Amino acid sequence: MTVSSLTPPLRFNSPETVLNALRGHGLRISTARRVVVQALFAAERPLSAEEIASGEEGGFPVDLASVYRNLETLEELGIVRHVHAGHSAGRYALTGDGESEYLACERCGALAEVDPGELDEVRALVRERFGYEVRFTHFPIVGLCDECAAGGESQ
Amino acid sequence: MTVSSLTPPLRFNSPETVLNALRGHGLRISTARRVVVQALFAAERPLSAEEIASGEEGGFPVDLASVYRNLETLEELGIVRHVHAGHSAGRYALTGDGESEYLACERCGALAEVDPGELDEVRALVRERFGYEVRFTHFPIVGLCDECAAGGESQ
DNA sequence: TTTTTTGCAAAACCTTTGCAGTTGG
DNA sequence: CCAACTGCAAAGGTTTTGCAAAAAA
Repeated sequence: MTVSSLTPPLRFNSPETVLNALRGHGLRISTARRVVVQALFAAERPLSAEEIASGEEGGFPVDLASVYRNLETLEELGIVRHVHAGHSAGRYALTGDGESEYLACERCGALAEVDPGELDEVRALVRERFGYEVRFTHFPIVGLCDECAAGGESQ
Repeated sequence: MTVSSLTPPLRFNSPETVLNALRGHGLRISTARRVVVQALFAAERPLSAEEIASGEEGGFPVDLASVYRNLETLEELGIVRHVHAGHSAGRYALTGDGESEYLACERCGALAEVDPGELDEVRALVRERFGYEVRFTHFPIVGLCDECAAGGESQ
């Protein structure tokens, strides 16, 4: 039994580990880059580019275009991914250990992270019946959360 | 047994039936309106507003804003609805008998209409497990169709 | 110093809105 | 005739792109 078989595939567990990975790819560590990475670590939920750019999540304001460019770079490296929940803007999160799947509420915007495997039956059923291969990582299941389905406030 | 119990709830089976319904609501029958309705009947698939406006589906070119306004009106009357399939523009279709649910291919844009009830198990599973109430009418299940999953052409 | 990255501005998409002129009833 | 509807133009929201100035290495 080797040491490497005991150490899990080194994931990123801090902004520094991500920044080091970026350095390893010959990329430079700018302040905008730092703000994006720190915001993603600070928030425990997927953030919109606008939320990151505003600086409200840890950092300070950064140009929106730079945020999008950095998110794109991070996605190409597999460090970040994004989800489209209903009509709202895309939301970005660290990939972490495997890609989470989501359920989104079309009414209140809630985004529920699903435990791994919890949608396997759905996936299998859709595959068998329609031949479609589905992962609710990029386009989540959209519907009404329990509260909104129970007839939340207005409308 | 009354006559009304034998006649199914009169659905719209031709452009004229829709136009008559519009008249019944005090709305006027303009040429743009006619083009939109005819296009939806002519195409047996959901159309984007752009496709309708271009006139490529039966009619002749109509202003895009008018198309959106007409689609909105028709949706308010329950005659039309629209689906968001992945990154592409919304696609509009006649409601027909009940609202169809869809599966969309994130890669090739295919939109598969699902037979009624075929997603009931999925719906029940999602309800039990997460409390979410889901209908894949407005936001379909998005994934890869069999062809694209099998490793279609590029990418 | 050199290549990357930023900020700002403009543009690309899709959709909505304002408005004056046209048209259906 | 008059309210409804259209076309055009502009704007709104999200994301992308061009470019010259700034900054990382």
